Amino acid sequence: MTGTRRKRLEQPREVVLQAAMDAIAEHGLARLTMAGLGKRIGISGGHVAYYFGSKEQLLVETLRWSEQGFAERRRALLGATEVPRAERLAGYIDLYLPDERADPRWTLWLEVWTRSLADPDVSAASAEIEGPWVADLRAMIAPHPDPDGYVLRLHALLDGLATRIVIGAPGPSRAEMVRQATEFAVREAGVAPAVEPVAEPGADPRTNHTDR
Amino acid sequence: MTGTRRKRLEQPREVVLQAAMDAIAEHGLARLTMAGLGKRIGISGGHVAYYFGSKEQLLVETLRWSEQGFAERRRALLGATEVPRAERLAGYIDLYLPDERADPRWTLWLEVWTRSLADPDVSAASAEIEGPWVADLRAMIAPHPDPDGYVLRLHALLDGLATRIVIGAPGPSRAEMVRQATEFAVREAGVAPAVEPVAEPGADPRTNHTDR
DNA sequence: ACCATGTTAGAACGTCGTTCAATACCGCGC
DNA sequence: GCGCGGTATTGAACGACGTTCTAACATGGT
Repeated sequence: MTGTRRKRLEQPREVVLQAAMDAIAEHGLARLTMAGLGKRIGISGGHVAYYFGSKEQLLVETLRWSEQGFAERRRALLGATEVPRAERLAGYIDLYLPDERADPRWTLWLEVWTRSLADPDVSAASAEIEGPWVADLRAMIAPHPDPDGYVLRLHALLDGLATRIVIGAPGPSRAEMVRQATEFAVREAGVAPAVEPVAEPGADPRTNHTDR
Repeated sequence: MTGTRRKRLEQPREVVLQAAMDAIAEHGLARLTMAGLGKRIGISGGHVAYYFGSKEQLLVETLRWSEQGFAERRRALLGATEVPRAERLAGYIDLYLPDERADPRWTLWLEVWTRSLADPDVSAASAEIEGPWVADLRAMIAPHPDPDGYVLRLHALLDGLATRIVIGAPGPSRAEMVRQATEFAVREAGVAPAVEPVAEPGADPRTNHTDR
């Protein structure tokens, strides 16, 4: 096994991933090359390829790593049960959407979507990375008569808004989008005065695969 | 001017565009090369580049051309004033969304979005190609208290659903998505059975910027 | 018939991801 | 301490691709 005899690994994986995020933020994904990324951290381009298998896997791993930080903040929102649900949903949405045009995290999402078309592995990874968002949103709105439909609609809406923000399409400001999305999310979350019967809150059984 | 003395143009532009669509449908955009596309129609790869300026412009033009056919069908929906609005909205949504995973038209949309990040020209073209959809949707729901917000929300929702369909993400079927989106569209369009008073149809003043 | 202009093929070029052979480095057993 | 097996790492080679360039070719007006 590789457990005991762990290679020296002078460059922790995170150094490369952080460098990739920085490079994307500075010059865009289109100008990210293996050689250029290597030069940023003092290793050869060929070694980056050896280290991650392929550029595609590097990008997927960078996105996955980037999402980890968001998972923590999202979980904090989940735990803040004293905050009204509307505010927690607003926080979720604010966390979900890209900060601005060319946001590196969402740049990666677009790239991953595109590559999903040609590579089933990327497609699977994409779904897996999105998983925790789905799980946490479900927990946040539970109990809900149709959690699947709710998540689908809200996430679809958010993906569409995110796309517009990240490519810089003409339209309203990000703040306005957050407002509109939050209104939608709150309305659909518990608009129904039709209360569902005996449903103890916070005890939804769908633990979902929050692996890795 | 180039009006009178029109080069011979043996290969009409449409032949190339159709070939590009076919190639994308068959093998995906990732495997579309200038040389390969040329071979499909019996011209050299170098000439395709000369003819369209760059691969990027070729892709944008292919998307624009592909959208033309949809514009006609959309306009037909607009004119069908005898059909109830709910059905017309359902038709619009059915037209908007990709047919299936790897739908070539939506494959192009994803690619154009991605390239929008690096190239302002593509970004502008993307907005321009979307324009007619916006204009027709506005006309379809007029009069509406907040047409901008309505279009933003519905199109964002549809873009998110479209992304899921085209990349083949796990989730409900396309038909179910159409159902959900239509429900949303109808509800937000004129939830009020409050019929609009004296509003002669098709005379809404917001002509929208259909510049090109 | 001739010439200017646009068209076309095909080769040359530069970039990039990937692969490969060679070398440097480390941990371990002797 | 000292090789030894295996990993890490480099840098070059390779192949694919978009783009560019050059040279030939066709066409339409005069």
